[in-house]
Amino acid sequence: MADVARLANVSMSTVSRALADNPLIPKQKRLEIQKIATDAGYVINQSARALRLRKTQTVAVVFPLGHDRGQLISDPFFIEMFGRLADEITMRDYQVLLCRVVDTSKGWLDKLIQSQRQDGIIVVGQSDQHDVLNQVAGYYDPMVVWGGHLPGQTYCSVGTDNIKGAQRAVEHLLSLGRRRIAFLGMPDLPEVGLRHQGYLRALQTVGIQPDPALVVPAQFSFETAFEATRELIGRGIKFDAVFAASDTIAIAAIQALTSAGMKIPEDVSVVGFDDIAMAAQAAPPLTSVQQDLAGGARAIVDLLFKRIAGEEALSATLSPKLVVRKSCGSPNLN
Amino acid sequence: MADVARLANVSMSTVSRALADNPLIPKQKRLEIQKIATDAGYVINQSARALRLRKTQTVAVVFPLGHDRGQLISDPFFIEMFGRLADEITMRDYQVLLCRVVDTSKGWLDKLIQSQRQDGIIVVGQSDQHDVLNQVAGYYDPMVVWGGHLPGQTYCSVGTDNIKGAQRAVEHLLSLGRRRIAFLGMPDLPEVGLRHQGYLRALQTVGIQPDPALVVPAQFSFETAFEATRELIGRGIKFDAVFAASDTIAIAAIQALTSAGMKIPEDVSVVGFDDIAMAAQAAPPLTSVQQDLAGGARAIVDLLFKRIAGEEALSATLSPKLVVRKSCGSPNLN
DNA sequence: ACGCCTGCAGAAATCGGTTGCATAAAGACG
DNA sequence: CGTCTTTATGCAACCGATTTCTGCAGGCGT
Repeated sequence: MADVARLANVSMSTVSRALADNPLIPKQKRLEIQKIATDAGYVINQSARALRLRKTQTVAVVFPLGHDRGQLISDPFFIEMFGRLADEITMRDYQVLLCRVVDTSKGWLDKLIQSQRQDGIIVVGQSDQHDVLNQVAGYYDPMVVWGGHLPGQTYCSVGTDNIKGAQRAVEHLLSLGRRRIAFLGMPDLPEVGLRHQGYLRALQTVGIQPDPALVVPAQFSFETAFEATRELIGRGIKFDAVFAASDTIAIAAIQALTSAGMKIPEDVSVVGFDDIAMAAQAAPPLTSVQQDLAGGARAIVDLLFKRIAGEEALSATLSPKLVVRKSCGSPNLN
Repeated sequence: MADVARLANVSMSTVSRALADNPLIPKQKRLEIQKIATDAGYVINQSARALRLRKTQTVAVVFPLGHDRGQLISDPFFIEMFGRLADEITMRDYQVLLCRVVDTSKGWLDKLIQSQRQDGIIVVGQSDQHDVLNQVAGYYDPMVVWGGHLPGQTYCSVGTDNIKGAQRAVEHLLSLGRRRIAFLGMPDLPEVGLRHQGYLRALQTVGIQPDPALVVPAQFSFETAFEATRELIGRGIKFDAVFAASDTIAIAAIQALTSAGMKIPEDVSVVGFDDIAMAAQAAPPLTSVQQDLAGGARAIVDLLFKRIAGEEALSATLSPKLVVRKSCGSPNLN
């Protein structure tokens, strides 16, 4: 910047103000200095700027991987969410910092906050960190979480109404005449837990007693879900439908069922959750609970920027939509 | 840091040295100060550190979107690549900064470099920016590009041998008796151009005269590829196979062909490129040229860190592998 | 006993911007 | 022509770490 100042025959203060479009500098001179800076190939050093302003123009997107280690963003749903968040953030001239948190030992979130690398934090998925989030929300405002809305939650979150979505999915299966509906997913995780509640609620409305043997604790990754389904089949328990906590699990289940000789949707109907791009491509195409990702990402970023600006911003809930495809049908009665 | 210094009854210099595990401070005192800092919840301010050290501990991953605007990382291939890069980078205790470059006007890369937000740059896909990359490589070392190796290239790149991969794919189609093979993709883009060359080479080896009418300039997005295929069908030109420049294009083509009443693989055999996760799920499962993403990402990051350290690091080329699935077969001769 | 060396710790400069405050120049007005 | 604004610009402090340089002890050799 000193070079630019010399070239323009002014002080650094003036250059700084000119580049910031500060009206203290007459418009004529402002443009002049800006041109000189551009021609000299000068760009403001972001570290210095960040240090002085205590603003980094950066949003950190965090994926807590407390459960389900091994791979980074393993689920296509999270990846798509990340893409859309990045879109919304860059559109507002902020940078996106990706944080993969594998070590969720005590204080991981505090460390991130204290590093002051970002002006705000987006946490994608609660994983098993609900308590940590709740605690941090007490003193750190610019944070928004994608995930389910839990009782007693103090942090700001955006998410689909998981209970309602799951309920609709299971009601659809019930309306097709399915009665023995398996649930694939880990009810320990907040979002999955809510989906499980919706599942139970749907069964309740038609007076079916839920069978705990039909709840299979499947992880989010393809391989583990595949194995879990095989294990369910191996147990010899009868079931005529599967409601999976995610599309990845549903697709793994379809493969496991098909390879065991079952026909979909005749023998077993399958419904997933998320409606990822792959759902429409699966064989057969997967019925799924669609989450409004574009709207969700926009809402998250909107709320976060409000919070960065110091305004109030309350949690938001999105409405799910059931997309019916060929993976469900009435039982084959022949 | 001043607070920690006060708590420990030493100067800031000492605290700084202690936290950096500098042997100038006796080990006993070092541990003591580290404990005090941890207990106080103190974390080094990264902006200040970056400013002083002129090192940000950050790698920028750039997706030039000169072509194919609209969406962020639209292709699942790029997304998966990003995930793996992020994995490799965070494993080395660096941060990942995502840069989506929409405005590829003059100097975009220079601006990024000058902002000094990162210690190194990974460019994913050459897009139409080959010349810019070549020029920048002249004065900026810590940059590695994912993409094809082009003649006269001065920048460091890692990529699959596109020509060989395409050649193998097309030879496979030829061995099944296919003769009128359409090419779907924009040969203007460097990587696609190389795949097109492999296509031509394969045809040449069996003495087939390539028909320019069979080359359809399809973009990478699903929708445009779908339309391009419909247009090809509409033109009424006969073809018995499709080689697509990416799996996204191939899957779009399969849908367009199926909806036009053609049977796959009997009427038309289809081969894609990339072998994304969705390829195995498509109906029918897609034959595709697999790129070694995990190895590629590791190679890119290895080379980049060598270059950041000031060492020499030359381009690398990976071997493609053809994964045969049900989307290709011999023509139905009944 | 004196000087020299070693080990440890602090003062101060530095990284590259931003901005409050001071000041000078220019214009307005009686 | 003198005073009072208004406008334009620069000085210098500051953001929070790192590191060079300097200095103080205390141990050791002669």
